[in-house]
Amino acid sequence: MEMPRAQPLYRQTKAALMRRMVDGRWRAGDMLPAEPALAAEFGVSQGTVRRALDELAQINLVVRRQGKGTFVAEHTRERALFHFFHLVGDDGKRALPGSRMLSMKAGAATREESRRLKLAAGTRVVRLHRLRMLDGRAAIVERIVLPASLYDGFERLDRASLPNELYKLYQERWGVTVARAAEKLKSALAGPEDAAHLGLRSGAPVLEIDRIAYALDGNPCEWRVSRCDTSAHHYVSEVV
Amino acid sequence: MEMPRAQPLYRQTKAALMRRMVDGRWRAGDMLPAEPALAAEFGVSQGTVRRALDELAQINLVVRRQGKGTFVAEHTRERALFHFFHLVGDDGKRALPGSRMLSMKAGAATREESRRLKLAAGTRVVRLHRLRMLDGRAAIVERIVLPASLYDGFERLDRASLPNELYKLYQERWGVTVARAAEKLKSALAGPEDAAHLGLRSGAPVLEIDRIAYALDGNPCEWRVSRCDTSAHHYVSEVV
DNA sequence: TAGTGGTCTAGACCACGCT
DNA sequence: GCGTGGTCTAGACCACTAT
Repeated sequence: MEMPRAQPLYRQTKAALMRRMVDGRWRAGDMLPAEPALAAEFGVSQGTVRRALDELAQINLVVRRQGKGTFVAEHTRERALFHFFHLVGDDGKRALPGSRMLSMKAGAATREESRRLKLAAGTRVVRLHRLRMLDGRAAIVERIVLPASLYDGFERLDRASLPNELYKLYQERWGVTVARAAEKLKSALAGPEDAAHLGLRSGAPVLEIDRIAYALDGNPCEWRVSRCDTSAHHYVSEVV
Repeated sequence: MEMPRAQPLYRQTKAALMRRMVDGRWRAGDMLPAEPALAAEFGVSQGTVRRALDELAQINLVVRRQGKGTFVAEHTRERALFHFFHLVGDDGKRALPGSRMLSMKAGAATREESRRLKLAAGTRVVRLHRLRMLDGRAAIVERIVLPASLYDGFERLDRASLPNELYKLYQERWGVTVARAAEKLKSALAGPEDAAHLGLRSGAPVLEIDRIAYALDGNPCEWRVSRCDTSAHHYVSEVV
């Protein structure tokens, strides 16, 4: 007599595998044990392990390479660019963004910040303000808010040496992997400050992208608001 | 001695199944033969058919219902709303759009229209201009361009009786199923005409969504440019 | 009760990457 | 040559839907 199964075996296996990535037992870039080994360990067939791994590959948490093995996904430049960066030049060429950090400060979360990041009121956060370039011209002003508890010592980093791809930094330095993100887009008018940074006149149209990034464990790990000059670029979205 | 296989069996099967939907042998809403029957017909195992059907389900071309069967996907109100309509109220509630058709005219495609819809220059197109309401207020001005050859007799339809969900109409009346779409978003300023329709002042920010919709056969079947008032709504995008 | 898709297994063989 | 993932098969059993 067994209890009715809440989840099929391959989903339980998938969850078990994911847990090992969340708790840091397997880190980004690591190779997983081969399928027969995992099957033996979990007491399921290789087919069941395959299905679990296939679903993990589908959401980009692992990468499968025939002949080599299955690896925990890393935030590479390519992934940041093709997966999490949706601005494309109007000529269809992907613009490679560059960055210039304008400021970095820590402080207590505002009500809005704690709401968006699901933090207790007043929790410490780090705020970044940076300018991003596309094809050498200022095109995006970004305000980024991070829960300080997740990124210990962030505030003491050298502001000028912060890399362009922050997600890679989060992952390498604090083991925080951005697994997915939810974006909200609006059209807005450039304020005087944005206009100055972007070389626009005040009142020019900008695309505002408000993004919450979620870590492997499902909790928010970054709030980012980007205001973009879309006069020579556009945001792409594929609908299936 | 066999030629090296270009595509695995399950992909060939998937393509064969898709062909039957493209050529109208199976129409939207039809139930497909059961898996063992398809397996016998194609001379493959049931597992291979399953894999082909699973991939078709993943891109929303078929719907699988346990105990009932596998069906060719239909454009329902829900699908239009949750899949192809990305504007959401700032309170998080999905706004149900209403529509008012402003004009419908046919004519020869401009250079730009034929480029976007991959038509020979001067091909006949139908142009629609409509206003969409969210929560009872005008919020979107849409310009839609259709290749007239795909939608025979469209121009003779009664403009006022056109339904809100055009994709369902395309599918039911002409067998044209919108399988996927590519959207480009920009921020723009409302011109005098848009402003009048949307009840905004000229120069207010609007979100411009430029969408090419593709039919099952992979060819463009609609070009739509929507200019949206995003003061109380936003466009949502999920990144995985 | 019959028919459908959903899960799970076991095993054969292929394709790829390395050494 | 060996170990990896990728494909394909055959068959058992479960869960859901209809009649």
